[in-house]
Amino acid sequence: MSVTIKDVANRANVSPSTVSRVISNNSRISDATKERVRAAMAELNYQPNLIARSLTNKSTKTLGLLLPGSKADLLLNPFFVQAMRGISSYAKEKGYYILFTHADNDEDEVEVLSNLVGSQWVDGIILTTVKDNDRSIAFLQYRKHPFVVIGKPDDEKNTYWVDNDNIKAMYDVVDLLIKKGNKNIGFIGGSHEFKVTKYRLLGYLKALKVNNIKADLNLIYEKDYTEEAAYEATKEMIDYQTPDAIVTTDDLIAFGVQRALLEQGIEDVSLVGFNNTVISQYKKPSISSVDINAEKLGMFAAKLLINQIENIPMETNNYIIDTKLIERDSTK
Amino acid sequence: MSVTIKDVANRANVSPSTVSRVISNNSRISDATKERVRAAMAELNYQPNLIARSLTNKSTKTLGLLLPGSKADLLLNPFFVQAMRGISSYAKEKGYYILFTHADNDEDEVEVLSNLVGSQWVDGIILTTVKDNDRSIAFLQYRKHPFVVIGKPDDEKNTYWVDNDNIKAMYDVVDLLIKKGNKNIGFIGGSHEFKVTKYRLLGYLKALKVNNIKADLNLIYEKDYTEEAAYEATKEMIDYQTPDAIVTTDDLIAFGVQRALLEQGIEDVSLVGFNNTVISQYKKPSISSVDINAEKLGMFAAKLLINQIENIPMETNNYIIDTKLIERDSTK
DNA sequence: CTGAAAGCGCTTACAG
DNA sequence: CTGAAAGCGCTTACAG
Repeated sequence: MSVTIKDVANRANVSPSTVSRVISNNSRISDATKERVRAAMAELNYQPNLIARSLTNKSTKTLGLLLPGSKADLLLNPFFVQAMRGISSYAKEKGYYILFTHADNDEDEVEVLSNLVGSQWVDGIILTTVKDNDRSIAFLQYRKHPFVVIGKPDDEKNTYWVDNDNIKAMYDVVDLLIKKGNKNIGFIGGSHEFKVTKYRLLGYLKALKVNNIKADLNLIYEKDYTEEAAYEATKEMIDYQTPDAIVTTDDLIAFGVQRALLEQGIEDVSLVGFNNTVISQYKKPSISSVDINAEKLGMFAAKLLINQIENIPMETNNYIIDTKLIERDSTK
Repeated sequence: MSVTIKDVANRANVSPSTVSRVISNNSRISDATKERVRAAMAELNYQPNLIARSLTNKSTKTLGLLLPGSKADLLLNPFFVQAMRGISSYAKEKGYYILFTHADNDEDEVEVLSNLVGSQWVDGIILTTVKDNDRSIAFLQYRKHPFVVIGKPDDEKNTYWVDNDNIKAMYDVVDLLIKKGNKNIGFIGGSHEFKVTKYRLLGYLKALKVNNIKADLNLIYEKDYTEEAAYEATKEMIDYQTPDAIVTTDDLIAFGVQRALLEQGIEDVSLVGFNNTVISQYKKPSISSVDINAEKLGMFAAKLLINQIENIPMETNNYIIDTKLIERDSTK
């Protein structure tokens, strides 16, 4: 059916081995034959069968991308789409394909990975979330399969990863709010299960400490990553005390906070979200949010993974990607 | 390194052929050997090398997904992410992987496809957009490579495709607006290059006609798919005449329209968007929008493609997916 | 500088 | 019911 290396060989009157060497531009082949073979390839419109090549090379030049099971995350959080773009761009540049899969739920995740690794479809895997005692990470380490994670893992030293400096990102936000005169600052985060929540909370606490403000546990909430949970948390917090400002670990959470605040007619509480979703700028008032530079996270994740796969020496096993607070009306 | 069919064969004291037959559950193998082989597979933790299988079967059981080059689209329009989910779910159920690529621009697209097809990585391809004289479609038809498109193509009969009934979707919207008492209804669409624009315009015109309203060309705009273009178009339209309602072919366009209306202090013009983006519900006033059921579009696209690949007889070469107007404040 | 041969890990027609 | 052999389309060590 399709043209193979053999057809090209016949056409150019050489052996298949020679054609293969011309493809890889082997220096031991004379320029004359190279030209002849290339002409034959062009005439026949030859394109190498990458499956066959993968089998002999034991390398597919494709990266596996595992997306979270939860659908809401994917749709609401631009992080995943942006990260995908970054990954895709870098991979394309380096000649890699991206295979993507999603787990239906947490339990499913290791099985999905197991199939992917076992089938030998991918040279490496990109994980887009990290949890405490992450079973996916444990599995990939156990299988000694190349992988990279977006987010700082437990085992920082022996894992390849990219992340923002979430402690610093939140520290900067809270420090700025304090400098602007806010004293009582509430924190509403997602579940502690997710690393980002933890680090952002640490940054929050650090900023308070540095500025000699005593943390008040009644102003700190860690709930689900939903708007509704944030809405409830805010109402509870207000019952206790209306803070000067509320920082959150996600725009979605900030939306819930804003809804609760508006309902109570409270307008002078500053509010900051995370991830800089498209929606945050459309809110009334528009919500300040931290841009985590997801596309760059994706690019560098792909870079770490590909270098690892190709055994390219690296001076580091991780990259810290800069963040940036986008100030809007909610902090004015 | 990894365990192969040969290792299993040794362990179970059978030939590799037999192991292969057990894997495919060939009925000619005795239950006794089947059990023995399965035990060996379990003990060795055997997983078939899918690359090798692909090479002999000449089928990779993976689908190629081509995403648009434009980044804005991906981020703003939930269509792509939702469609991806639908595709991914169906594919997973049927044991297919998804390979995704993006073109950097329109010219690049055919080349990306050519590489994908030529490399023999994918059994079929899913196209997520359709244009007039679509070169990607032409290419895939020429190469006789299985594919399906999301959107109605020029060659409806000989192509596999899924789409909404865009004529009907817009017809219903406009008809409803008219029934509600709106007479002068403006239309602001994206570029005519995209099929959806065309069909939605037809639906608009049809609804006017059926209701004996004469179309006014000064109330019809086809511009870029950007908020800015829509904003300008709206201002122009208002200069000519303020309509009772404005229908658009995309939420992004509706956002531009709304901005222009609010700036002019116009509050009594009904407005309808398309694609039911998350943002539309957060606007003030919230914007009514047509949900095009992207996840279902994706699922049925995957279904058509996989059936085609596996030569499963089908009674149809296309599916029309239902749409639904989500009414919000902008049409009250 | 080039070719013949072996091998990657499967599947399947053929033979028994 | 099971096995030996050929083949999928490449790459590369070995030989010349």
